[in-house]
Amino acid sequence: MSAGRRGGLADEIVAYVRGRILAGDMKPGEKVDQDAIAEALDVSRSPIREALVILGQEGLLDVTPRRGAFVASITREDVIDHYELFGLVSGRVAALAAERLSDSEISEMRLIHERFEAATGEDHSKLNNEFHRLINTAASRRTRWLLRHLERSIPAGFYAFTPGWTEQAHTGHDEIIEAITRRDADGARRAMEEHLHAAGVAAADALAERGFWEDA
Amino acid sequence: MSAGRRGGLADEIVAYVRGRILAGDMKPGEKVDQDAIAEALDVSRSPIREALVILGQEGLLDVTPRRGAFVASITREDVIDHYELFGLVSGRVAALAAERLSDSEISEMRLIHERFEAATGEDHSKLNNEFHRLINTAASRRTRWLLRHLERSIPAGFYAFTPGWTEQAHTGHDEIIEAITRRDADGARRAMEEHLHAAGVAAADALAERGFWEDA
DNA sequence: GTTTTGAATTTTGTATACAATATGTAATTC
DNA sequence: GAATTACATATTGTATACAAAATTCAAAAC
Repeated sequence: MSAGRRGGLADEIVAYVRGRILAGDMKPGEKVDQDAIAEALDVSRSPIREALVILGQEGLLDVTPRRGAFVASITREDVIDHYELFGLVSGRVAALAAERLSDSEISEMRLIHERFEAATGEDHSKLNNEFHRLINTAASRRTRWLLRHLERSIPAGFYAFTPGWTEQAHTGHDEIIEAITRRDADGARRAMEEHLHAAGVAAADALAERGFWEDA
Repeated sequence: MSAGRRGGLADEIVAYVRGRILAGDMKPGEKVDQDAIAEALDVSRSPIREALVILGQEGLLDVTPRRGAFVASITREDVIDHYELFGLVSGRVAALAAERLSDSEISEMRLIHERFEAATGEDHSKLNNEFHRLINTAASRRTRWLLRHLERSIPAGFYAFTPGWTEQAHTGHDEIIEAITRRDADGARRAMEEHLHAAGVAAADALAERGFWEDA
């Protein structure tokens, strides 16, 4: 982590540890050694402890006073449930979007959607974010806050947009757009819930592929 | 904070700062001075910084690197929305409870409910917790995790059970129990959503009464 | 052979120290 | 008099130091 950087070191450590966990590099139940991270990143334990607190709040670590931090034992069911909850909130937003989004905003959605279809590799994740962010315009401040948190806990952009999932995502987005264009609030809700359920399955599969649930 | 205590100091500081904010003692936008807290509680800045990170994650503080932590500008609308979201998740759990809770668990709910009616003062908050905790038995692990977080962000037990609100809460609980007894999933969902909407209004009023939104 | 006990070691939690940035203030310029 | 710059002060972020608890491991007891 060298020198030169001041401020927000904890965020980088969060990203590092989260990455290692989601890559299946650190197994559920495994202890997170503060000194090991300190040595690996060449930082002191002060920002590390702040990072562990954040990851604890996110649910990726179990932090027990005096015992330390351990990689949380997240099951496949947890991941599926998490996306289900994500879908519950996003679905409500989609319903609002069907009622409140202006026609020009819907056109913009369509444009992003078409670019998503044509895109390749890395861009899918970015365009996916843009798509959902536009819908979330219809949500209240607090709702966007909650969505941000749910997104971080089990990062959505973390699983690759594999060929199979990209296609499925495109279909899901299509149904959402159609419902919103129809001004069909309930249809938009259902479409979003189904889309995120599928995303949950995809995320769980991606984690399984990385050996996330394999024993050490 | 004296001596003798080791471990988990940050949690106490979280409670202290949260209390001061929700008591209207620290106004939205106001800067949180680390040294001031350190002096007030006679602790070093290490656990304080961890506490501020937690409160930042909860949304009660805006934490900007190198600038410090500021009391978040939470509006009345934010509080209402927050409870609406709480209701969205709790409503889904109530629907599950109507389908999955055993008859003996429902009887237990009734018992708690009756004790709530007879109770006085402090006990209301405790029995209210027991009531909701029992319903949440029907929820998945991840759902309970999310509810815990939503509960902490704007602590439910923090506003007093004033005479007026106690009565309203009792009516709400009554409707929830009736629907669950009827095994009416959708009715339970609606009853829970309405109950938590009312709770949101009560919470916002309680905060207003404490001068939470008054300018410094 | 298994269990228990008791130091030696490791690791955590908190305090303190120091460096870098941000903030406030007064002098200077227009 | 208002705006701007330069300097002094305050506050944050990170590193280091030290004390308390937990873990480890080996010797002793059963």
